Amino acid sequence: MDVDGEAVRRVRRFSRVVAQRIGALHESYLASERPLGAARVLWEIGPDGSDVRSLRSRLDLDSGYLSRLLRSLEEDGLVVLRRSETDKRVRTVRLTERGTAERAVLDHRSDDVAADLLRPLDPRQRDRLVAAMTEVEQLLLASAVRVSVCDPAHADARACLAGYYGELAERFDGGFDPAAGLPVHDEEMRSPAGLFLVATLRSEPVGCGALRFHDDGSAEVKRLWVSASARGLGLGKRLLGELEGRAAEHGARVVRLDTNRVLVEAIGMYRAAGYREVPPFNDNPHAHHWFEKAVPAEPPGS
Amino acid sequence: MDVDGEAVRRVRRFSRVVAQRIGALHESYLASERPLGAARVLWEIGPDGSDVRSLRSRLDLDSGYLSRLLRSLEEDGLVVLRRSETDKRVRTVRLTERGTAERAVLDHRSDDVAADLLRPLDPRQRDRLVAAMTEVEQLLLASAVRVSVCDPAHADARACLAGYYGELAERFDGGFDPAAGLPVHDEEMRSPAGLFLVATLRSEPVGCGALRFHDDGSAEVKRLWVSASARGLGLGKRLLGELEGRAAEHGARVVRLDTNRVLVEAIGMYRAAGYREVPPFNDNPHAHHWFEKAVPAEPPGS
DNA sequence: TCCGTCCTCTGACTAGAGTCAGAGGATGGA
DNA sequence: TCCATCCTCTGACTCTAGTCAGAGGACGGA
Repeated sequence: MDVDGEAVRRVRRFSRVVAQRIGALHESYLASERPLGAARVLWEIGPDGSDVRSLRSRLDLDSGYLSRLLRSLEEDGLVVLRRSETDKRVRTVRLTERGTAERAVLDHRSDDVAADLLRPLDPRQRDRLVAAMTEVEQLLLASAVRVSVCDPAHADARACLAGYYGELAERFDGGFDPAAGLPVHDEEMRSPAGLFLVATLRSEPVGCGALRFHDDGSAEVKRLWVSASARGLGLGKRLLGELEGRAAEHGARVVRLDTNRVLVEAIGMYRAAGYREVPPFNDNPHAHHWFEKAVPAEPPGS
Repeated sequence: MDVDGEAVRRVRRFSRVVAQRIGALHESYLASERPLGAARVLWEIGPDGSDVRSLRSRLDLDSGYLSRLLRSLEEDGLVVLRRSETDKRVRTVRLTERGTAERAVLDHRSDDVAADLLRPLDPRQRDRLVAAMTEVEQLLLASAVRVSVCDPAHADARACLAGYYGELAERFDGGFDPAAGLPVHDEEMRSPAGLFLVATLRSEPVGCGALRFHDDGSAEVKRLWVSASARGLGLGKRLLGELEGRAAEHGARVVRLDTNRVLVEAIGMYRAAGYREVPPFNDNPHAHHWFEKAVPAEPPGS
């Protein structure tokens, strides 16, 4: 059994208790005279409007159903629907003044329910509750991240690479020129030369990592990156671990990587993960440190 | 504002994230081919059966609705309905073999969902998550406790008093005789002579505390008790605080109480709450310690 | 024994949530 | 320019969840 039974029992207890207390909060708009579906849509539109397509994917609703919900909101004068300027197939929706007001009421009601949750507790208990909630939230987010192989040309991969380059450009002394250093072509990050992993959180790309297989039985980690929005979830470590696992599965005995001295957190993570510093194994002008780690010949079970 | 806005925001963030991840768990029986309502009933019946009346109150369902749900389960051969032996108005419901099997499937599915939540995390993260969940669960339970004035003759009060006596009988050296010591009659624990508070958790009584007002401007705390099922929620402290508040509202300047030496946790709580030990102010044969605390003349806002 | 109360069941509803198929306009690549 | 695809809307449904009023048997205290 890969997951401890006692932990599972605790999770279920937690969910039972929390569902009762939090359910009320999450559906506090049920108290509005509007049906839940419509209230959720009203909420999700947000203060700056939204286009119907993204609304549909965020709420995961049937297009016909959403269409009807929006029309009922429109008939009540809470929203305005308009064709998108850029793509006339798409409709955009925006809150009217009345819609904004009603959304504020929902907001306020949720605040009240949340405050009711805290009120019976003394100040120390409140602090403990908020701290524990933050911890649970972080870890549940971490567990919601999915890591999977992705083609480096895929939109998610592109978004991650753009984030990676952008961050290096910002942090490196004297900027970063992807063309200069040691460019890595897509071909090198897909089978059979290598692979590319993307981490997604609710289908948003939030991190990546690539592997290049070399003929000498080593695999090289490249493009390891975690978006600012997903920091603190242990995602870097997880991606690194997954890459090592894939390297081992592919028969590599050692994993190597190089890094720039300004990336101190990354360097700390490599050391913590068991990497030891080695002499330069390439002449990457952006690199100041080179690391390697032996990986077990047996691939770890998935 | 009595509750910190930042804390409210955190609670709402938490609930949003948790609702998404936990909702799936709580409604993992939705995946069964049975409608949610029926699945919940099937679950709630439990392995030892149940009578319909208590089922109805636990699930808070309309009697007609529940009746129909049960009949549909009966038609599918999952449960057997029978008249109660003791009261022929009441019906009891019991799982058949097939019902037990289907319930086990639901159970297993919930386990799986919970395990899926933990699986992406490394062992340290799992431990942290379980610990934080336990903390959140405890504190949410604590905040779900309601404290209210109750007549000492009410069934909830009686249940608490029975628990109180039972515990003293068990813990005191040489047992406890409620008639011996200093008996407190109902009359003394209701207005105008005093008052009785009951703490309930989901309408189950889980603690109590009484106050007797004396002519010398003091109020005496009696019958302070917390059920074993609600220990660790800070309920004793909360009840004591409520009693002090009521005493102050009633014009008392000082709160007194006596206690037995075996009740070490209670003694610790009194000290932590600002009580100081004083010479005996009565001749309760069960008492070894006497405490008092000045309460502010201004009643604290509710 | 009588009567108010309790527990359950039945019939008759309503409303909300969501599904499905298809129409029709808009877009964009071949 | 044509055609597959995309986005949205409409009509016609289904299924659940839940409510309400009232019937009828059972109980329990006066």
